[in-house]
Amino acid sequence: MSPLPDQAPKPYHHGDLRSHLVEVVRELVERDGPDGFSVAEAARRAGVSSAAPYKHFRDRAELLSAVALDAMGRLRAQMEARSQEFPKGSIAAVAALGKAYIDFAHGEPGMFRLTFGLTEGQDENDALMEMGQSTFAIVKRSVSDCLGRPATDPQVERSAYLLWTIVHGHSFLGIDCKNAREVASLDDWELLMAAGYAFLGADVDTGTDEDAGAGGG
Amino acid sequence: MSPLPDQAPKPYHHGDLRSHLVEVVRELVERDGPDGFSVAEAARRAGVSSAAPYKHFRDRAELLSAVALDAMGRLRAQMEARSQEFPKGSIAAVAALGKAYIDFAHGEPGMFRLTFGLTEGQDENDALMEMGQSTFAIVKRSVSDCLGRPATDPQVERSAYLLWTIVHGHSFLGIDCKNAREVASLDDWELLMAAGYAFLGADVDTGTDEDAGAGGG
DNA sequence: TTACTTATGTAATAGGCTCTAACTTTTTTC
DNA sequence: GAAAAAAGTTAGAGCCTATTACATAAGTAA
Repeated sequence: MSPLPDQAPKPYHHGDLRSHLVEVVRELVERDGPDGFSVAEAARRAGVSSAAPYKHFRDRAELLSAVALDAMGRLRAQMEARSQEFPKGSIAAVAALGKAYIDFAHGEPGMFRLTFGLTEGQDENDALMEMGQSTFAIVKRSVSDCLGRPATDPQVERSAYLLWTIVHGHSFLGIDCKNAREVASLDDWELLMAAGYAFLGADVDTGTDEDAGAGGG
Repeated sequence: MSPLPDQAPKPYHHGDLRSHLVEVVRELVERDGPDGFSVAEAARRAGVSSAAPYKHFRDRAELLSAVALDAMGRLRAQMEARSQEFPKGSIAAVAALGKAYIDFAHGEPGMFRLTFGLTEGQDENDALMEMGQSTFAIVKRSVSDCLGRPATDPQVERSAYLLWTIVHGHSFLGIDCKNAREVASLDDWELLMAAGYAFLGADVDTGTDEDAGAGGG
């Protein structure tokens, strides 16, 4: 598959190496885990020298951060999209946020782990932290709609956080301890609605029939 | 600080290098995260050549697994010890398991992440999986006592799993997103008891006064 | 005691990775 | 159109993993 002589032999500049690297690293991390990936292999896959990435990222960690930020952005987008399929203020709308979260974790476990499990120094990664905050803000807003109280209400924050812990924990356990999930033989949606009723009250419009199966996918 | 000639100059054999390495690596992982640690540095700290560890562990991953297994064993021991401080069958006894879990995560975040976040290939690590199962079994037994149903009862498994997700999620969020926890301004024990009441029912003996402060530490 | 075997170290080294330095080729800017 | 900036390249220092061949110690048996 060598390029024909007539075709542009391959431009000196890549065009958009930065984005391409983020995408390639995403695949590598998904395949090998955050530790398994190497800048060198990413460069090879992108068709550039092993030094090229360092023109766009200070070091390996910064490249990983960019990938994590990208992933978190997609997670947030998916959450918002899913939630809008249900009536505003319904428990189902809150549960849908959780379902999107869980599906993301199962669909892209490497990214999920990377996003939340970035072990070191990410406390100081402002962009990542802000993105995390704004994602949690979506949950709070949804819970706020559901309870009919302002998003700053302590009970809203408390309920939102409790729900988040369940969803976050369930997502991680689903990745790490696949068997534990089977033991509980719990459907995602069933778990989410149970949690919703427990912490948001049963007197709220659910926005879905008892067995509509919205969480089947 | 060179050794005096009279003192045994340093035996050729270490004595118990395997255990020593596990301990040293624990410190390194706690300091630098699972990715930051290197076999070479561990060997240096243990005072042996960089090839010596490979006489006890096939590779880096196996050494990390041993450290993770050790950590999980300690976690389990702490859970059992704490739970026994409360009446058998009480919600507090269940909550104490969770408190031990959370405290472990906060006290040894590196170990906690390592134990549960071992990214790759650990699905096939039988010892680690078994240890995980037996830890969850403790939770199930405690929930079983609390609900007065056999540990194999679906509702017991379901409640135990739900509680585990909360505790697991809260533990991880406490490590990764320290701010989120503050936002919710939730005391660990308060969260645990709230979860206990929500999923184990309020009609059960709590085993602790409303504000006994058992979770203050 | 001496010889054989096994366990546990060491030294040396191949090969891979991270990141830097110095240089080259495009692109942008004035 | 020349200077400056951006984005590549090659070469290489230094660290790490893991292997190989060899050395030392301890246990066992004659």
